[in-house]
Amino acid sequence: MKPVPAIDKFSNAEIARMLRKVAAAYTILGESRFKIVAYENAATSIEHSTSEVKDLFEEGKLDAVPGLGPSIRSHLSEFFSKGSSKHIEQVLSSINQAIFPLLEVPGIGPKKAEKLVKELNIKSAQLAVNELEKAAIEHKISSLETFGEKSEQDILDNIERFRKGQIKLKRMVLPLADALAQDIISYLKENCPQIERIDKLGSLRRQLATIGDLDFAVATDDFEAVIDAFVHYPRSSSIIERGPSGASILLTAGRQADLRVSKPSEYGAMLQYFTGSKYHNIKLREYALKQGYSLNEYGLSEINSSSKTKKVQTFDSEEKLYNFLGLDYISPELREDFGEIEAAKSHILPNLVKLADIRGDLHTHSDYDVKPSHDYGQNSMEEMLNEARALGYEYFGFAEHNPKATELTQSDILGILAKRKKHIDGLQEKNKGVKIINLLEVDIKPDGELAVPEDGFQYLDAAIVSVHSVFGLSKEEMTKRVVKALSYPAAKILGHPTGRLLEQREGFELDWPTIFAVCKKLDKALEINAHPSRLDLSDTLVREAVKFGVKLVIDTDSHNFEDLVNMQYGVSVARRGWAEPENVINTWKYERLIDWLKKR
DNA sequence: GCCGTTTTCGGCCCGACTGTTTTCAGTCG
Repeated sequence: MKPVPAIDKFSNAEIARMLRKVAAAYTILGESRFKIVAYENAATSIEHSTSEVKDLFEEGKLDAVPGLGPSIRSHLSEFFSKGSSKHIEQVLSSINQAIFPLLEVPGIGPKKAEKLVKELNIKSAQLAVNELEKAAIEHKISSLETFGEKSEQDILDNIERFRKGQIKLKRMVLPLADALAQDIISYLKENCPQIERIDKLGSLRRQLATIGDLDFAVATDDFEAVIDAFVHYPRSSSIIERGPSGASILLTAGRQADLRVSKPSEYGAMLQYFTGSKYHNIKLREYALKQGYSLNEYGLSEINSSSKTKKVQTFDSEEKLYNFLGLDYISPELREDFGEIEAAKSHILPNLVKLADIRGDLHTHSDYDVKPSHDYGQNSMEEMLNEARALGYEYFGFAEHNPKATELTQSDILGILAKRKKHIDGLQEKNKGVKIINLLEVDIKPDGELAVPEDGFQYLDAAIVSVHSVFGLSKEEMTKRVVKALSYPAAKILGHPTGRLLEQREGFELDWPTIFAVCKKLDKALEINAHPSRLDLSDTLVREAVKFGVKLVIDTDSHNFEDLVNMQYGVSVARRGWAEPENVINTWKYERLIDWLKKR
């Protein structure tokens, strides 16, 4: 059995947790609400940070984290250097410790938690939730002031939800969510001619790597008809709630789907409001306020005019809303409050890469017999090429796994690669339409050596190098390993750079500034692997890479021709990372790309 | 406690929902 990893109290997640506890304690202690918000903002900012804040502290760069001012910075510095902060300890210990676990229960915030702990005399932090449950069952809560029978039952229901939350339904990978959403959209369009427009909302629209619930917006003049059709969606098991302007249903797939309905004339504001992210919206509303407008889901209202003459400015599209505020239109993928509003104001938003810009896929696996170290693809090179042609690609790369080094001699390997090159050359003769690129996905051994002898690279245009084993190395060792692999002249691309599998396995850690610097200096590209379970590099690291000027390549890592369409999800990750076509080498024309790949 | 092309002082997002209340506090997204 695997040992349970110790929680690193210096990790960003734990620091953020601690700051949120401080915010909760301050709420109970009656501190100013702005101070409370400041701690919450600091927590959020740290959760968003692409670097470990502990590392930034050690590099003396803590002031680079937004939301951390002199006060919180000094507490964290003390925490990092001494292992605890006197001030934070003091604040957290000044309230009953049994309050904290209750905050995990939905519907219970700091005020209610404090009251319950006090009135019910809950002492043990470990057993706090159990004691609360017991009190509810014994009807000791409904008699408390400001609580009633309904809230007592709600607490029981929410404790159950909380317990389920501990074995929380995993988030869906993006393509699965997309497929479920597409089915609902098709159904609604088919059954409801009153629909003028329909869009996905929330994280699905922003194309996050994983999705929780499915959200939709509809523009129509007949709310009732649309909502009625929605709640009768055949692949749903129950209606969670139904109101005049929306509804929620539970899908048979176990997921919740929410619908919001709006008049076509107000659709822009509604779409904007529910697309989020929360942080983008907060920033946008602050920005609108400075221009004299309050922004809500219906539009912009002037704040200085008297209530009688108050004019609400409505928008049928998001473009018009953003433009009215003096901003360029901001693509949903960028709406994370990572500087997009400032950029929109200065008209310097990136020209984001699009699926149509992609001229080919470089990392694909066929069933060609290379006696590979890992799995074969399921289709022949010919079948893969046919699909590449159908997708309109200009070029197409094969990158089977390298021949298995442990069972073959070096000359076996060279023989296999020579034969494969001949096969590919022959195939190119027969397939004039699509330019074939001869690559190989080569294992990076634990010591950073490559699993193919150097002589083997004469039979390739270039190599994609990837880590497939020994994931447990420390950050320093793993960084050294990858840097060594990239120092081979033929190693032009680092495949799925962190090795993560969404909802299954965390990626290994690398020292990113070092990796970026090496890629820049040696002119290597980092892969955005579009496989639904990978989406690796992640969006935040793509953004760092783009800032560093590191080249990217978007590949599907397909093992059959059907998976080639996953390219769109890799493009979404690139867009979320602010990548432009120039940053992505497989938007380049063939001649430029092949020159770059062959350059040693 | 943080932050700044309206500010280094005086601001700080918005509304829905819920339950317990006679006008609102707490929680959520």
